[in-house]
Amino acid sequence: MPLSGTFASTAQVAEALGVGVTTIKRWVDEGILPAQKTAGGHRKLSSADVRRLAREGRLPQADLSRLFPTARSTPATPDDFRERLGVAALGDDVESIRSTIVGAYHAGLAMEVIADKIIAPAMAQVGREWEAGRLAVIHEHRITQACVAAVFELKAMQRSHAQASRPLAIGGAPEGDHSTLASLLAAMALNDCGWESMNLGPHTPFSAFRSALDQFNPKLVWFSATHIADEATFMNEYESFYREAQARGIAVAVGGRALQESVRTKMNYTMFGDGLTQLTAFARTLNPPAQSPRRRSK
Amino acid sequence: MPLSGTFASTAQVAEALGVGVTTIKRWVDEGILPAQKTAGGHRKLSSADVRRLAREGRLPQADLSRLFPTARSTPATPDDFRERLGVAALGDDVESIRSTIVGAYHAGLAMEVIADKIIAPAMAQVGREWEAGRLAVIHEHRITQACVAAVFELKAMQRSHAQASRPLAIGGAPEGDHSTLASLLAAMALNDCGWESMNLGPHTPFSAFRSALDQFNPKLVWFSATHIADEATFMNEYESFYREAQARGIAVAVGGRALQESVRTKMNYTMFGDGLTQLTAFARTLNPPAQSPRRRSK
DNA sequence: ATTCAAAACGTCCGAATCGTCCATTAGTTT
DNA sequence: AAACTAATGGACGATTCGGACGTTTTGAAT
Repeated sequence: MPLSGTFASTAQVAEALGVGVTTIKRWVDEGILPAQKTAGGHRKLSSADVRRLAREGRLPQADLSRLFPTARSTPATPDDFRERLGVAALGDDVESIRSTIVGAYHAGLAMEVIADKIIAPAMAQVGREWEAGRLAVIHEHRITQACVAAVFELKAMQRSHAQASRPLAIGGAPEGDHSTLASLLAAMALNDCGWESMNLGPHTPFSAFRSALDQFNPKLVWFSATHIADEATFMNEYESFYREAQARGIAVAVGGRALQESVRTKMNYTMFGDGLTQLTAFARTLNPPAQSPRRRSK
Repeated sequence: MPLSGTFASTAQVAEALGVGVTTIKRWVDEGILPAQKTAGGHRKLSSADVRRLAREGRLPQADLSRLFPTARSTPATPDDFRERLGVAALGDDVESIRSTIVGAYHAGLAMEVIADKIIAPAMAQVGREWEAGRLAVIHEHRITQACVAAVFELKAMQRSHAQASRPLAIGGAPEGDHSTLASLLAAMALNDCGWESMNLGPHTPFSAFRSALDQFNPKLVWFSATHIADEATFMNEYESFYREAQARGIAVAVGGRALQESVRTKMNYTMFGDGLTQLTAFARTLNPPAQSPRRRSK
């Protein structure tokens, strides 16, 4: 009678609480931790219970974000995380924002899913609330900062797979666009699907992109445009850049909130995407994975 | 000896601080050192907390690097790290930038030292090279991104389990200033010296700071001004904000490259600092550290 | 249905930590 | 100088923890 709940394995709980696996097994057997057992004797701990007990101070807590449901026991649905992030954001709960995003990553969700299905909707919601005057600027800033910090934390975790011979992608946000998050997520998503990515960050002039073509010879350049300061100048510079890239056979991917249809139709590009899902899909066609470079997602 | 990194045992902390195990146990029981306990009663000390307290000078400091596995056998003088970071930055070696900054933190250097003595000089050097045309924009962007990422990585490590009531500081960069690093470092430095800090990030309008006064009732507000878009508007809004803060008895600390003497002399503030060393020193006078576990000496 | 690798199981046992007591040391007072 | 107090840390037996081992379960792919 497996009820629909979120379960964690002994190893996960051990890591979350900062103790050894054997200790978790003992605690369960002694009734300190509630758990159910499968027919074969494997312990299934309810992550909600563990989180509750840890918060009550009865247990140490190393990183509770590791306790979120995994793809193994319950299909980790991005919607759950999106929901949770929305609640955390509107409630101005900075710690929950962090643990939700980090938890989503630990649950094995791909970077582009975290970006498109979890963070983007939540930030859009925040934007709407802000425009409607139901959310003060200060909260919007806190939330943004929390998201950026969480994603940088993921970046630090991601730093592991350093294998050579990966194609290079360079990107950033154009001059006048000061948003950090979108371009950072793009870099990480590309990283996650087998590319070497170089993020130039926000407010990067086209001259930097141009010199990147020669200096690093990337296979792909991405533009993440959340905001465009001066459309005419942007178009001008962009077109000139695009011609140079095209002459070298370098793909140019563009995306971002600022590129609505009215703008987009006037641009040339190799690929456009409303989100990172399209970007990574495109990147995979450029550089089809030999084996399976994705993170574990069993 | 699991040494998860986030937790340390009494023996490890004892060795790191150069005291006996019994003393550590007593300090924990007396609340001098924050710790969590396992179900079986074993103490788990957060290495971040220990490091923070040790840096505050409230604890003896024998060899902090023993608490942190990655730190190894490097004479930990700030100058060494500054040198290394300078070389890494000018050489566009992103991975070295990261390892130098993270290494400095692991070596037990205080956040304000890392900011003032290591990162700031390196970034100033980068700025000079850039102005002299010896460094392309793209490198300047890469270097900045690498530093930001590294500091965010430190932020993730800094998460502390100590819930003791700490005074609140709120800060950020004013509207028009899009630099992330300075304000982030300020937040972390304050965090590191016993404050609860809330970083509103770059490009924060004064209205947000004003509403922060009422909503969160901080004891300190910091402004990190790396760049000022419109001096007249800035002055105007700032003065109005300062009056409100003063009326509430809230300290206002200002700093940053943009506040040269010509600007500064026209401003009112509770405290000005060229770097974070001054900010943390000031913060400590506002909130002097509690009683010391060391022997009394007059 | 069968196969297979990853993960979890149970058990054992050395090592680490616990709480307590008490001798030693450092700093202060008489 | 002697007495006193406070803090320290070593030494116990008892308890808890966690790594290692070979075995079993699990889930997914064949």
